[in-house]
Amino acid sequence: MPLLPPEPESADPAPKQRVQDEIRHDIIFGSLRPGTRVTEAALAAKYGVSRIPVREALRALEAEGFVDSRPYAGSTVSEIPVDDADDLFAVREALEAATARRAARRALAQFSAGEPSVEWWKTRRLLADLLDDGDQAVAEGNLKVLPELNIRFHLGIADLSGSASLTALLRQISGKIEWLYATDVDHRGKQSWGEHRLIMAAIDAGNPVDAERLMAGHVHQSRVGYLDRFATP
Amino acid sequence: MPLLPPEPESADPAPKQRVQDEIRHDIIFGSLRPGTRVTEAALAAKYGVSRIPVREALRALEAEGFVDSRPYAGSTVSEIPVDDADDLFAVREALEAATARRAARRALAQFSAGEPSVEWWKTRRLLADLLDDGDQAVAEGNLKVLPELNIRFHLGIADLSGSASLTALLRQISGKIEWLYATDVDHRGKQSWGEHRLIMAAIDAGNPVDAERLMAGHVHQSRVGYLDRFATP
DNA sequence: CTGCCTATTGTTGTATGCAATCGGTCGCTT
DNA sequence: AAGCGACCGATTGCATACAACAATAGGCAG
Repeated sequence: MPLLPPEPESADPAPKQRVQDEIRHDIIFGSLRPGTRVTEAALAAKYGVSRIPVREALRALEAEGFVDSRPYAGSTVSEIPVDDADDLFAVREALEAATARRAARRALAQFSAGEPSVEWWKTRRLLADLLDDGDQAVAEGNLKVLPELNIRFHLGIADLSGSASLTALLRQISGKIEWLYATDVDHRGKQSWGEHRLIMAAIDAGNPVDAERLMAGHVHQSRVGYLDRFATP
Repeated sequence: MPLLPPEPESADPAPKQRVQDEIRHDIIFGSLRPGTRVTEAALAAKYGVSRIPVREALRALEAEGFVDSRPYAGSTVSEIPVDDADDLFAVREALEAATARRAARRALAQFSAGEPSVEWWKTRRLLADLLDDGDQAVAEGNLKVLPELNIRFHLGIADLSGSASLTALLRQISGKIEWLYATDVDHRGKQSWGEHRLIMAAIDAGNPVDAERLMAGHVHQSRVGYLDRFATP
């Protein structure tokens, strides 16, 4: 039996979104290699929709940096940004330090102003579930789901920061990071995941200084681990 | 004679691109205020094209963070990310430090490997023209063109870095920064522009350390200047 | 044989038409 | 009168059809 129900997705999520996610998944996990030419008609036939949703999906993926397009000349799958890894991690470090700090500041503000908003609680609840799911996965040795959970955790923190700009930037960088990690199933999974609860605690405590410091260290370790593994020696 | 040929743009640049640039300009420079509802039909009529180019333009602007859209519910102009200014500058600092460092490294590599590529020379030439244009504008006291020249200079450095990922990220952040500066015509124009030649010289000399340091300081000063002017006292 | 010019083909860009969905409003029930 | 549910206009999402452009293959001159 296929042991991969990572996308139960009850309702069918709008053709365009579905196509976009499918293509991105195929790019990240190898089915569509860098340099391959992708035509709207072929993808439309493959996914059983018209060219318009495919077209919009390709444009979105172009904005995310997964495909390159030229007017009237078609699109090709981008190269994996392996040479940019170190710099991407550096930017990510500054970016996530900012989101963690802001999230903690916002938590403090919300609690000191009476009751947090319903939106805050929703995201916070989602993060709690994520932490539990990750712990369970670690306990069961099911490390291959951690990258996905990891990205969702960090994006959740960005949501708590309340900054749409920073969240959008993180989403863009996360895509690249996931792409870089696609060939490396577990990197330093177990140890890295454990640090998440510390960050969450600092945010809940409304402690911007600790939140920023812990997040920066967390991302920095991720960077060092990646470079140790993949950097040209 | 009109002394402003910054956009000679001989050929008409594809309806979709034109519409996208027009809408973005209207958002940044006030004609479209945050929160206003924008419908595809209205914009299509305004620009004399079909809904499709307008639609794609809106999607691109959504990816750039200028409009928010929800399925079947339409789009609205985003809020100016004034609360995110400090964090955006912080990320930009890390980002541009990386591009400057890489550009210098790449310059060194290109020169030590014989002759730089034609592509490199093209961008380098464009930057030289930009520096001259900026100097002339400063000399004439025509400070209102500096923000535009400034962004193009920094994006040019990103091009020299040879990293599509970093360039895309900078493009996204630059849009927000330009938006933040839209109400402030000259900020610290003259002084800031003078620093560009120092950065360029460090890159030409193939000195990554100086390039990174100068660029980081340059962006940092820009950040401080903005916060001094606009931050809530 | 080589280089350039042209015709053709495949692909994207845009226009129009229809179906699906959202927001608000009116009417009904309690 | 207040709450609630169904209808209706407005708007987006998608499909089909046509036009514009780039890339490539073939012919012709040199």
